Amino acid sequence: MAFTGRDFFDRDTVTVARELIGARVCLDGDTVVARLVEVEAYLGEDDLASHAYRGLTPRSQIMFGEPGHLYVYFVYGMHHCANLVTEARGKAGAVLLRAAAVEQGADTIRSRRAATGGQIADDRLLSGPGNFCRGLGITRDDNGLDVCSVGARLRVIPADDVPNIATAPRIGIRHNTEAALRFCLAGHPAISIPI
DNA sequence: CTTGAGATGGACT
DNA sequence: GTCCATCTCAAGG
Repeated sequence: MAFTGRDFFDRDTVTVARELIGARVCLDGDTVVARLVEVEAYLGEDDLASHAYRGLTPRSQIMFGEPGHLYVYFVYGMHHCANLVTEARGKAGAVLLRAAAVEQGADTIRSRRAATGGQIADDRLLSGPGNFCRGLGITRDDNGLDVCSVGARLRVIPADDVPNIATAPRIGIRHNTEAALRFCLAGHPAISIPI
């Protein structure tokens, strides 16, 4: 399917999540390019694990807002997590970006992760939602960023192939742990925790 | 290989 | 106060 800008995100959250596998995240021109290999869908109603489950709050309001914006939050006192808002205005939904495979800019990413010593394989530079944000320099300052606006520092380009997608329950949550809302590029080494 | 605990801050009850 | 969509490292099997 052709990329039609915001329309891509203005759809069912699970559909968007699946189609984001294999999509490319481009930063600062194409200085850094990474291919998404692991995402999770977070819904609104009936999804106890979603920040939107308890309704509209100062933090969750962005999940109810316009699709195609970044939702970045801070967890565990030290990590950021990045989501892409889905569904039309008024309906909550977002896709957590959990892991990506670096295609360009590995050195840039490595330098952002310099604080954490030790050699990390290129494969694992953006593995896990916290590492994904750290490696790409995404912080709460990016919360609300419109990835559909021309010239946004972060853009998303849909996959140019049809990847083999593996489905599994989500990770690191305490509620609604059964739902199969985690989607991965099957067998990819960048996946944070193997299925 | 697996398990557990610490770091650390903000949202929410 | 309590909970948390995490990561890393160290200890144990």
